[in-house]
Amino acid sequence: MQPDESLDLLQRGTAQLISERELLEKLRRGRPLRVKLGVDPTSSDIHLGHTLALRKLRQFQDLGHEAILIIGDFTAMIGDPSGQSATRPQLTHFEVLQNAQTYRTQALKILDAARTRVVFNGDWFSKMAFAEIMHLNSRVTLQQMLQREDFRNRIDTQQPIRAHEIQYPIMQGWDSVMVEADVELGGTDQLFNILIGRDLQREEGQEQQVVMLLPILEGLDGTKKMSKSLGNYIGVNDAPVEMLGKLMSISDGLMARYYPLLLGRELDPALHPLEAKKQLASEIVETYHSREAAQNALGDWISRFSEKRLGAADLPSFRARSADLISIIVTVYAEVFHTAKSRTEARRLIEQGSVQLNGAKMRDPKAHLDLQRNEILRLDKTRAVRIA
RNA sequence: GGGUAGGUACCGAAGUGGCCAAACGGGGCGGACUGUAAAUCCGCUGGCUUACGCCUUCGUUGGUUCGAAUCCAACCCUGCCCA
Repeated sequence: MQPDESLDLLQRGTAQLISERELLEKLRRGRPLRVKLGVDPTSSDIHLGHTLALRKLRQFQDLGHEAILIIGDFTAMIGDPSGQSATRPQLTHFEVLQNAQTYRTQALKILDAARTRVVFNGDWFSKMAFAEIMHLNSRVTLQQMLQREDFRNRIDTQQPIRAHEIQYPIMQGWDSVMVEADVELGGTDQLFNILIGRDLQREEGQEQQVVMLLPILEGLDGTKKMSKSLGNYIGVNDAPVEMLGKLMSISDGLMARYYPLLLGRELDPALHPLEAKKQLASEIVETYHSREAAQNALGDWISRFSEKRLGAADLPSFRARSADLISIIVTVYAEVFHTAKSRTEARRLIEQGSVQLNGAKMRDPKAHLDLQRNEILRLDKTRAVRIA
């Protein structure tokens, strides 16, 4: 492929590129580029938000370039302040390494393992002498750091900014120096951090990396960025039914956003929104599972939510027993759905008409149940079990 | 180090001796409607209880009081100003 064709392709779906000219120059040399993506294994799940950068990285690989996946085992202990309104909790090295392991496996679902170099930044940071750290720090000014919007906000709202947090961009930048990155990928909130990398590279006499920023994907709520800590995410490891269910529940506005970002094409406005959503959801499930899994999940969803035939859906099973309704509900939540519910909460669900046995609302919190095989107990909108 | 303002439930924010499990807003959950969309309406939102009620909670620990989120003391934490 010609360099300008590559450029064209690579630019697709990016939010910002610094700069087009530099990237084209690098591509023209014909040598495989080292494309860096840093991930902080602060949580072990990769979600759809992460996939934007990972898929872009994959695109580079498919064009013959080298992917360098930096596992920020060291930086994760600090916590990236980017876009944060509060200091992140610091993780222990052990937790980070555990997360890194699963993270890597999931990332390789998207990346081409043969062309991926995985490195841990603890390899260099854990050995760094204090004098070197000081030297690095001398290259960045406090004013630069404090100009960032996230820090500025925290100053304005009188939230604390801890000294270690301002180290983060410097460290991320140093990663670029260590791997001699040609390109660094990241979300638009990474602009500052990645630019520091350029500064440090220049000072080390290296060619500066190209900054390629991808849009930030909104989470299920439609406004905040997708993240595990906000609980508004779709994990690439989510089970097909769960993944599809989450996607089917997003708002139309969000769907219009997901189309270009996750499928790489615009939403067809002529299509009924529900149909469009089914397409979106099943295509994504297909990507991370299989065509068959996607079809099954969709079929299941239709009988369950469109046709409201719980009996036809594939429900988890629960051993038959007889007990009072409240206890049964609490038990099912705990054993089947691993969710803690208090008796008071269970009572509320009953009183509010959420609990149904074989389609009939159970409104009496004092009821005693004799569950029979094949009966269907619905707890709430999304959870129901079949009695076995 | 000095001065000063604060620390209330998931978040924001009232409350400054009893009527406070704690106003209000947001968020969340449930119901109706629907396309598990949006908008709208209704209900719920510490725990145990059919209920009367009881228990735990307002930074921490002690104290005053018949009674404290509210008063006192010490301590911890944060912002701002000064050095």
